[in-house]
Amino acid sequence: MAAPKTRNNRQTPCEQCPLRALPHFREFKPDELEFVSNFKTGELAVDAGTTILVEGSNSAHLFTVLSGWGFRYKMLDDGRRQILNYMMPGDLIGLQGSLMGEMQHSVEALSPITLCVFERDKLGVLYRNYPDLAYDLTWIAAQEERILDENLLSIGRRSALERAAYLLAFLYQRAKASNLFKGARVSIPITQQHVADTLGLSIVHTNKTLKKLGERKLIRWADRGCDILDDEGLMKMAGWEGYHEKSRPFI
Amino acid sequence: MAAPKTRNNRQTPCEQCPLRALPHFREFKPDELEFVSNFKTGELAVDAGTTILVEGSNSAHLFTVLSGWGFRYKMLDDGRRQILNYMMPGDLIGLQGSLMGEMQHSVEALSPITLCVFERDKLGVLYRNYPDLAYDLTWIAAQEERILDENLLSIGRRSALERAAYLLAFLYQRAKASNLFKGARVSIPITQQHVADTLGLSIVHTNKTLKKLGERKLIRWADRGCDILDDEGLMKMAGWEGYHEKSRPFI
DNA sequence: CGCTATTTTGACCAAGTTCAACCACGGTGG
DNA sequence: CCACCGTGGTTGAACTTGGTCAAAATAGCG
Repeated sequence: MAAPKTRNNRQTPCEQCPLRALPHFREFKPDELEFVSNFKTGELAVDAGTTILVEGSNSAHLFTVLSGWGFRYKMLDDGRRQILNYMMPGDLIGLQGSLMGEMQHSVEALSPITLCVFERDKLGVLYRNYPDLAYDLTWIAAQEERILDENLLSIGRRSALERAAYLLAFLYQRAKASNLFKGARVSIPITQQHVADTLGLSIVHTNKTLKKLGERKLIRWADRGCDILDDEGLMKMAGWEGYHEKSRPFI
Repeated sequence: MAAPKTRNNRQTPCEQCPLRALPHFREFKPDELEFVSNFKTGELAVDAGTTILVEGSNSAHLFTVLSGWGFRYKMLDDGRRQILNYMMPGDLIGLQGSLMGEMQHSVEALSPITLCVFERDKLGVLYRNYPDLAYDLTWIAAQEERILDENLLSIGRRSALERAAYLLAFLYQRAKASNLFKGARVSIPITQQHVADTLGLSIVHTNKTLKKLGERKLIRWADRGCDILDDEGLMKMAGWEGYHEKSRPFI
């Protein structure tokens, strides 16, 4: 019997959150942990390709990624798509919608993904009683802004080859920090169409660009995914300093 | 005798803040106003072209624009520049740096600009005692994120003509909301080099693109600036819905 | 095995870049 | 008053990057 596509019942208690154990994420104080545990109303597990949030909708929930990959994107009327960023474990989804009503971007699952679902109505309580968590929320929003800044620089001013190198090095480093590469296999689960829509290029040109990176032994394109062979090399090609982050907050 | 280039003494008390009077910005509660008034340590007035914050520096202050225009940008090692966003009255500058230490972008004055200077060390007090202001800070960060999302879509997926139309319509609408067009004159104080660095285009192609917009009677390029003749037309050309915002917070 | 999604390749085309002038305008100094 | 200079804007020609079209190769998957 097949598993249902989505489940909504509570599964991982925050007290045993596997992300909290990672060195990359900051610790909670006991009272914060208790609040967050209460803030969380359940989990949502969806398959790859499922749309989690839709641009223009108002019923925004607030989520944190517990496991898996997703991406944020916007579309123009004629179907042109721009991927804005990728979501990995520990990332918050739907803050914009929770604060300001209508979503102005969509979110889709890139792999099977599990999300912690939070009750947006309790955000007020959070701001009133947990200033450190409130600070963390602002921090998270500002961090996302930084990532977008770098993306904008990339798309606006880097060549196709530099852009691709930057994107892959960036995803690699972020995924590594979120402990997404448990085994020896270091693979990013995206198609070349995703890469194209992230970089603002056509698929054909993206393919040719990735091939060049492959010829230089920086990456290997696997089926529906990309193995990073030399992230130092990618960073050098992109002229990118890398992504330094000691410990970051999450909710 | 010429006025000094920068002054640091307190001039406009928050109680008489001209921005608070605008319908576009939200009201403060009395205790918030008192706190903010105390949070503000002075004003900084600089000439056009002055660099206000530098990428890589750590001495980040926190500012709000009181009057004038500025812009945020990043540069690559070889001098390629990408403008990320423009700052106008009511906009917060330096939040990223205040929360996370090192600035990862620079800010420059586009016109003579006056800034309210805040004491970044008091941010903790703000979060502990003024949850509504803390919420506003997150809101502001999330709003900036939205703007960057739309920018990314623009640069990644719109044609040069669409991009230019979007940028100018966007700046026009934001500036109008911040009451920057007091007189009859509706002019955005940027050079074509700024437009090029915002859109990710060369200056030559930018010039030709703007000329097309001029031929269609959507804009008129004045000396060191741009007059918007038909913002509806620009929005239509960009396929952009516009920028709906009732009332926004500011600090 | 047949189906669909994805990747790959080649030929041709178009948008945008680079190079190289040239113009307009507002100082500034002689 | 005028020559000179610097900034910003304008223009055309040659060139390059990346886009479009079309078709084939490849890889899961039921």
